[in-house]
Amino acid sequence: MAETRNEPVRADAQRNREHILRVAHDAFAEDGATSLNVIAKRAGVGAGTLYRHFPTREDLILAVYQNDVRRLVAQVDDMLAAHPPQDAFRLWFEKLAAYVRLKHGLGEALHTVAAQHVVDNTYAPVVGAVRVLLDACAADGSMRPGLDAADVLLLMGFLWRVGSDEAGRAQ
Amino acid sequence: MAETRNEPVRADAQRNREHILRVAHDAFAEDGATSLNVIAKRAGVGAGTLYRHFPTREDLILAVYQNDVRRLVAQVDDMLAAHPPQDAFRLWFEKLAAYVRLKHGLGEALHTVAAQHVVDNTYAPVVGAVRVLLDACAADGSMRPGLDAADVLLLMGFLWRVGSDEAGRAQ
DNA sequence: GACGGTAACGGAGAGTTCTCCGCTACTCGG
DNA sequence: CCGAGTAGCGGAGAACTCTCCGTTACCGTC
Repeated sequence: MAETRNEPVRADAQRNREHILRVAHDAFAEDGATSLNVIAKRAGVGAGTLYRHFPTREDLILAVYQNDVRRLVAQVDDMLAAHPPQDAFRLWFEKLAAYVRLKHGLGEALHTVAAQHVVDNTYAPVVGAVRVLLDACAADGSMRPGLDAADVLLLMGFLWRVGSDEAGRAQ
Repeated sequence: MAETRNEPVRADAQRNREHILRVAHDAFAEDGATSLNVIAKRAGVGAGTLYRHFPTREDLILAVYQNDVRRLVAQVDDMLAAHPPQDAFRLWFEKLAAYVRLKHGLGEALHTVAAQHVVDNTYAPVVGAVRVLLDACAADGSMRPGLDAADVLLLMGFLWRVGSDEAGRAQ
C-alpha cells in the first residue's frame, strides 16, 4: 500500500501546515463560513501560504477533518492505558460524540465526491479503533465478545440521530 | 413519475432563463472558466437575475449540460424523419461525438455528487435515444437486431478514447 | 384599457478568492 | 561555522462571487 502522507521537506513549511490546520479547526468550529483570508491572518501567515498548502477551501476542510479523525483514533491507546477497558470505551465514545456534534457545524461541506473519498479512507481506522476497544472489553470480561465493530458504529450513529436520552439505557 | 420541469410562471423569467442557458453554453464552450458576471453581461441581464435562476456556478453548468442532452435526444426523431435509418444513426453519433468533444472543455466541473446525480438522470434518455435508432435500423434491415443500446454506448465511449481511426472499421 | 399587487429584474458594492513575484530563511555541502 | 542555492513565505491587488433593495414590467381583474 502506498504511503499517502508526504511530509513537507522544510521544517517551517511543516510547522505552518500544522498550525494552519489547528487554527482552521477552531475557526470552522466557530463558523463554518470563515473566510480563508481570515484564517490565514489568524494563523499569522500570508494568504499565499495557506493556498500553497490547501489549494481550495475544500482541501482545507477535508484536511482538518482527516487530522481530527487521526487524533481521535490515536487516543484509543492512551485511553486504554489510563482507564479500565469499559471506562475507556465510554470516554472515547463521549469524545467521538462531541466531535460528531461539532462536525455538524462544518459538515455541510462534506458532500462532494472528493469528500466521499476521504470519508471512505477515514472510516476504516475508526472501525479499527472501535475493534481495539471492544477486544479490550471482551478480554476483560466487562462486555460479551463477538460484537462487530462496524455494527457498533452503525448503532451509535443511529442512536445519535434518535436523541441522547435513550443512549444510556441501550449501552 | 413526478414532473421535474417546473417552468417559471412569468414569461420574461422563462425567456431570461433560456437565454442565459444559451449564452452560457457558448461561453463555456469557449472557456470553461468564464466568470458568471461576464455571462450575465453577455446575456444582457443583471448578475442578480443570473444568480436567481442558477444559485451556484455548478447549477448553471449542470443546467447547460442537461439542456444540451435533452436537445440532442430530441433530434433523434428529426433525424429519422429526414434520413434513412442508417444515415440517421451515423449522423446522430457524429453530433453526439462533437458534443462529447466540446463537453471535455467544460467537463472538469462534472465531478461532484450533484453532477453524478444529474448524469445519472441524463443517461437513461440517451440510452433510450440509441435504442430508437437501433430499432429503426433493425426494422429496416440495415443492421442486425438484438444489439443492446447500453452496450453500444459503452462501445462508443471506448472507441472515442482509443482514437477515431478505428471507429469506422468497427462500425 | 388601465390599475394594483407582486414576481422578477438590474447592477452597485461589500466581501472573498486566489495569483504573482520580490523577499526571507531553511538546508546542505564544504 | 559560513555561504550559495532554493523552497517556501507574505501580502497587495486584480478578479470574481453573491447579496441587497429600489425599480420595472408582467398578469389577472374589473
